[in-house]
Amino acid sequence: MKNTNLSKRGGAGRVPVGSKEGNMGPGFGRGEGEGDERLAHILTEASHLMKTPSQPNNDDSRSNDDSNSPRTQCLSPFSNKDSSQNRRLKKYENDDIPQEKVVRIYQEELAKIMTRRVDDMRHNRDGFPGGGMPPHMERPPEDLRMALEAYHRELAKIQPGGNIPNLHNLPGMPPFPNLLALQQQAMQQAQNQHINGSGAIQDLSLPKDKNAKINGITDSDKDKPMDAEEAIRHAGSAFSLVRPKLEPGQQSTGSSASSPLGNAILPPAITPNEDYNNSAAASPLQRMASITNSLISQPTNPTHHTPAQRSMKAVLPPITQQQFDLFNNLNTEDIVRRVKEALSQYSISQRLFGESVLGLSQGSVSDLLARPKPWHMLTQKGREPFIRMKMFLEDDHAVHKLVASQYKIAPEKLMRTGNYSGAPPCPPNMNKPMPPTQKMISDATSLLSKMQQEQLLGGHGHLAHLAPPAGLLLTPPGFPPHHAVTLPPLDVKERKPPTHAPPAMRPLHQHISPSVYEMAALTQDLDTQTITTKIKEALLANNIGQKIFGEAVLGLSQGSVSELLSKPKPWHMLSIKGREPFIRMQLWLSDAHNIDRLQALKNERREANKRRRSSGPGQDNSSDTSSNDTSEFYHSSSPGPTTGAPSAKKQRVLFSEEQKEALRLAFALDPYPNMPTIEFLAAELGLSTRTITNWFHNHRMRLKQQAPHGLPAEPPAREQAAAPFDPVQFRLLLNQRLLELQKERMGLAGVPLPYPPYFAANSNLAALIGRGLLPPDEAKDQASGLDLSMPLKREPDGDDFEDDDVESNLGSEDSMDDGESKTEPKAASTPARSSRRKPAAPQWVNPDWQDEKKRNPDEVIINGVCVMRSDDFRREAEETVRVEPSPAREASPPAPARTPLSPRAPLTSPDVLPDDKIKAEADDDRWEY
DNA sequence: TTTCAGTCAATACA
DNA sequence: TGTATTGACTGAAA
Repeated sequence: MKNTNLSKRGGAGRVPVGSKEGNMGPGFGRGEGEGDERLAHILTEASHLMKTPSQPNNDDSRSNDDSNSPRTQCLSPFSNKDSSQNRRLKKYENDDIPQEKVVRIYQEELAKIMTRRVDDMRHNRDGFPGGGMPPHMERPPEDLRMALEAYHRELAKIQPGGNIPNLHNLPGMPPFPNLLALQQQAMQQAQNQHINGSGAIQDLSLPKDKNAKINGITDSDKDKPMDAEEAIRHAGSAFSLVRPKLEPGQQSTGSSASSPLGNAILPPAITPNEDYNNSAAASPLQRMASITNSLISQPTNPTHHTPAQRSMKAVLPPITQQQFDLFNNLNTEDIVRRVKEALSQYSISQRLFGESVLGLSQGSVSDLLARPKPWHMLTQKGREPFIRMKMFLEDDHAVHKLVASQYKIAPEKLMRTGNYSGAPPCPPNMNKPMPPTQKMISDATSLLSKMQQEQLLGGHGHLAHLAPPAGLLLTPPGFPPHHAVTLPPLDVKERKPPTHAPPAMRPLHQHISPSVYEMAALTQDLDTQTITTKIKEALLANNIGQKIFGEAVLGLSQGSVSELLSKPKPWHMLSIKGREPFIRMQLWLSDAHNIDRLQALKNERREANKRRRSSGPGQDNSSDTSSNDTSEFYHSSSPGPTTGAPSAKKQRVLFSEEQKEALRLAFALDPYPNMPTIEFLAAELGLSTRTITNWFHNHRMRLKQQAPHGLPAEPPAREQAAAPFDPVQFRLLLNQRLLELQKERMGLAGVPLPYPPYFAANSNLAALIGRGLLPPDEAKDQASGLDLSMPLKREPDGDDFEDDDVESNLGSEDSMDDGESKTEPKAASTPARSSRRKPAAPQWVNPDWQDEKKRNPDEVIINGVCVMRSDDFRREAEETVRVEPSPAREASPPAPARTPLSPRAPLTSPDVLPDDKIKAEADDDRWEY
């Protein structure tokens, strides 16, 4: 117990493979380990033998894989075993099962846990010498302990006399002389590993040691076992007290009344409508099964740090003096570079890395990685993270563990070379610090085929039928063979909680196979354009809507599907998450029955709708969990003060044309407005600052998005020196623009302005605009190629006519999707600008520009934006430039002080513009870039 | 704290 | 009814 040798373990980080004792808790030394393995073997064999015909292992059509050796009960974390097992065990909810049979089942399940535990421990010892358990292979110690206790108590309740039975004394059980000892050990191990609280955050860099334990246990940690025991004492069934993983916002000891989960454990892989509802009311046996499943299967509550978990940030053991001595001079820059490479290569988040490896927050990691101090400038404390990084880099498996952790990939999947049997993996020795990418990529191929085996059976819930048949491996035309894959079920695992719903209530489509993450992470390139084209063709040809496709195949809403299909980003620009839908699309394309399945689903829905309709109005279909309508799911689960009544539809602000113009103009003046500017605009336009912020953000993002395929578009760069947003100028220009619009609408495009822009600027702008006078098409025509030559705030300084990015940014997100967008980053502006903006580096050139037909000679490229300049406007601009701002201020004080109620009406006029829904709304901002 | 990436879902439109 | 647009929102990153 006491000999958790600091020195040995301290070195473990540097000696990746080796000292077995180093990671084993007391009693898990080598000698005993062998015995334990033997014991485990006996246990599993016994468990296998105990499967009497009455046990329904084999009577579930979907549980064929159960018939493998008990060892295979060490399930792939991504298999759907949870579900099938639950289904299997649910059959025991009948009370007429003989008690001894029940006892046997308990024993069997207990044995499974123990077996798993032994496997895990061995795995840990062999494959994760760095000290941590593989992130997903480890069960939170309390869970394990509580489960063991729960088993015992359930058994005790069943057994007359209430004693915890000695398993080997039970009828039908082979003698297991070491079982209890093993349990004891496991519990001990659990206690020893208590350091990490929930276990969600692993110390991947350093072995745990005694100090760690001492340092790591928080008060709440210490309380947990007591809480559990206390709870067990007061509860009818211990199983009801095994707490589920905490969800955000849940208190560990708080009442779970607010949680739909209640006290029942919910194996995370269980889909809500299938098993979730049963959990709370489940019999002890069912709950036991749940516990077992959740314990022996991959922990699916991945290392996604809930707030609760975050609060229990890993407390890493301090760096030992030996380690300091060992690393007495590190090249921090090099370390940082390598770490950044690794994180980037495997898309490991800084947060995960920081919390798991460094014991630091994401922000600190970012800081460290961005600005590493040289070694000699660091204090001892400051050197610690670098030492940890160094050890991380030297641990052959650390990256795998983190990747696995982040993307819920079983480490063995990333490390294995195939032939995955569900047995604890023996990771191959991998060379040098970073596992070679090639290796990862090649594994991706085997993953794909593996996925078929592991997941094809697994469709849960109503989407199950979407899983393609096992073994299907089709290569869609145009795709390399290694892309030939099949569609995994959508709901195998829980995905990151989306925004609105607690995880337990998540719509099915929010459950995602981690293998999709794997594939997204490991696939080097994918032609998103081709994929979307094929998808569009397929959908069109078969009259399948984006909605049903999105919900059933991608787990996305119709709108998202539309965007994806119409504006697919190139693969290299996508994050792992963003790649996921494309992986799914490709998988879907590879499914020979893809269309059939969707058609079937479509018909199903149609029937359901028909039934619903015929069952009469007033029906509360939100309770219809069989509904395939995702939105119902969301609405029924959205938190907040929803009072049972269908929550009021979220109202969206609809910008008037004037508001849009104003925003675009403001964007042109400053795509990254500061708070005062935002407030000014908010006041000016009668919108909330939040709305303004959102608009700017959306606008930037959509500008970026609309770049031609394959070319990295850049949102308007933050120039280094743009002048601060000038409200007066803004009004001036806006007025000019609005007048122009009005002229156009009245068909007076050529007519000179009746009064100088400045004068107009002081008028009620909203009133100046003729509303609804312009037919949509005309609006569009006129909107394109608009010359918004703006007065220059500063004199053009040399060739820096594009001093202001006013024009350059006047385009909108709508302006490029006609395929003729012309964007080009302007070369870095003159250096002496405000420090607020980054220089805009040239990014790419629209090839269309070679085409003279498309290039108006009057178009000027300014800061990546192409605008037309007419001589008229040049004159106007010049004139405008001469307008002194001061009168404007007097006549119309800068807006921050003004509210929408001020005499000058804000440009909010949707009510005055009833027909602002004219097409122009959507199209008029297709200006030339 | 701000920005980005991804997404939802209300709304418009064909 | 299906698709496109776009305001709003969230979590992660900087």
